[in-house]
Amino acid sequence: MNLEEVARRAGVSIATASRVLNNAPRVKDTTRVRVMSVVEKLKYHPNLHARCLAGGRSRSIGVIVSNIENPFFRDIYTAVETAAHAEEYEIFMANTDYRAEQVATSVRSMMGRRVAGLAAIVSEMDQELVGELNGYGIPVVFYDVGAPRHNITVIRVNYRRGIQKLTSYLYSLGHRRMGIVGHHTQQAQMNERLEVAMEIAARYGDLVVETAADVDSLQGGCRAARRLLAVNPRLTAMMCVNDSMAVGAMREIRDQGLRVPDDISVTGFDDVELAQFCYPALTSVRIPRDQIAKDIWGAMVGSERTRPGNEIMIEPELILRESTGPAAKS
Amino acid sequence: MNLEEVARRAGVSIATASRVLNNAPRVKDTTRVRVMSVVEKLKYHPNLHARCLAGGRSRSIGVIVSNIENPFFRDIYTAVETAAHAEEYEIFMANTDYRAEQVATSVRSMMGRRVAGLAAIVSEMDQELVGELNGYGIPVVFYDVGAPRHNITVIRVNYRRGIQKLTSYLYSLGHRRMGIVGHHTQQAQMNERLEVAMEIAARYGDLVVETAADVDSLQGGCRAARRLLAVNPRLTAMMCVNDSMAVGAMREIRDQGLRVPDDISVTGFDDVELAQFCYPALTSVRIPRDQIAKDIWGAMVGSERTRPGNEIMIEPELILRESTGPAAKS
DNA sequence: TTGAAAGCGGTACCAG
DNA sequence: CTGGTACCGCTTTCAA
Repeated sequence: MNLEEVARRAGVSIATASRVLNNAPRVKDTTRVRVMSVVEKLKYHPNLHARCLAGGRSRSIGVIVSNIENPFFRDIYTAVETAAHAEEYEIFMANTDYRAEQVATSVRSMMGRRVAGLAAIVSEMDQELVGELNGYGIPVVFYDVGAPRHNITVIRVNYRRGIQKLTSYLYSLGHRRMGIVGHHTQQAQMNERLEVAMEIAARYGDLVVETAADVDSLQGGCRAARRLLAVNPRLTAMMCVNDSMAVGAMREIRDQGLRVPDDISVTGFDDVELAQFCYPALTSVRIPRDQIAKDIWGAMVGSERTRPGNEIMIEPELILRESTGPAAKS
Repeated sequence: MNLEEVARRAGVSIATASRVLNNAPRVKDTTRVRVMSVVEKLKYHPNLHARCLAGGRSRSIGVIVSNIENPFFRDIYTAVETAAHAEEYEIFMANTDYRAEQVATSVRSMMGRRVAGLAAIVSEMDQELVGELNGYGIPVVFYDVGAPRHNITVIRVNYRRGIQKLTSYLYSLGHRRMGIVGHHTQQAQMNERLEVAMEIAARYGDLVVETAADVDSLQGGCRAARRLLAVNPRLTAMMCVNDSMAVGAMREIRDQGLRVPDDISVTGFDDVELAQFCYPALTSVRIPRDQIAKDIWGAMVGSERTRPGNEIMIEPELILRESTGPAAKS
């Protein structure tokens, strides 16, 4: 069913029917009513594809995330969604599951939909794709990858700094045998955060470090912790790449009859809502996701702070809670 | 940039260029190569709107959920997404935030996109909209609302049964003063689960029940529990509508210096991943989300079990963990 | 194998 | 105020 049929049944031209549907001015009220009644009777829904094609406009933006199950991405997504809806924008979401191949597919799909802006909040974005997005006429936001260009805004989080804070804090508490829990993406065996953590830990001469990576989930954190404890049962601290994995790690530690933080201190990263609600509450590093979302939306609509071409650096903040304490004597 | 330009630069007709893009047979290899090289050079992405319009097909389905932050909906969504991607379907997701008005908007948007199927996993679906979706030619799946029709499959969860099990279990443990934590939707002050729980509790003559509702989140569970304890500090059990709220409630209980389950038993609902990883691990009611997702996808592609017109009843299962125990003497 | 042309369902400009 | 109509970008016969 299409506009033509609506027009015919209402006894008007397609043009007039279209005007009514778009609330255009200069349409006689009686005509408007007549058309609308047909629309309702027929449960007519204008074909959005045709509309986009003809209108050329789009009023929609794309958001691509690595893992919508991870609260970090989820929070950013929902905040952007709220901002977009407030200004009558639609939002296309794509989930890549940490697969670079899926990123390419999603980007292509977004471009095909002619979105007015695109935010790629994914860690597995490859350089080639970044370059490809470079020349487009729409605002693009990258997260922690690529370099700002005239249409590209880059939001960068100072992980190094966050992990630095975490490490020196744990070190000052006397921890010298530390486990690091990362998660792997589909391609790499470990993600960037893990690598940064290893690098920083290496600077401390007397710090023994073990690492393990698993999938990004509570379950993954649990398994990684198990492996870590198998390799070195004398660890006194575990630094996890994010809060979910930390909560998973705490479960495993408890299941082995150890206590957090008495026997082992655990830290998360991101400071998602769960960090305050789990037990013990998690020491973490706050990444202001609402700020990131605000910046993403700002870049889409061209605000000052996020004017395309800018690079925005997000500074993390150490949040001390109950999951960390002095290293156990051994 | 469009197909015409690609065709021109490759020195072929639009038709041929289109054939190449669609991997149609009967195109000379050299031609194919020539066209593809132009495509790559120009970073050409076919306009999906035009493609849908012309092709008439769609190969996309819509999924509408109440709250993507709620792991219950999230798990169903991601499982459906995985199934859809496996068969090269795209998926449009819409999040309603429990607002009936947003449901209407989302449904309209999905119809406008001419999706090949629609799953509305929302509790706030109103009858009128259900009726509207009735006559469409596409498979539609509702969750816990409406009645099966020729194109409509209804997936129903036997909440009543789940809550029944929970209540009688707690009762058998000696609990006689129980708090019920629900969450409200934007319109109603409480959702269906809460009402069912109240109704069932009322059957037990000597069961004192208090209820509280807040937003659907960890924080909401925390606040609701606080209110409950203020109203009746002698509660020995709290039954929460879902696991997230239960985890929030446990935090509050702990913060008041009480222990779970020694002083107060807590139960969740849904049995999401977090239920096993929180501390203490949560007694809950398992709703097989993967089965629901499978049924949704089945309805989209017309499988046996979910043939449109069917009603599928999901039976919940009680999962006992550490958060419940005998009622404290008082 | 390839090209020409008729739509797909709207929008918007130009007359009337 | 309303109608006619030239596109929007692509798919898909039908011929060549």
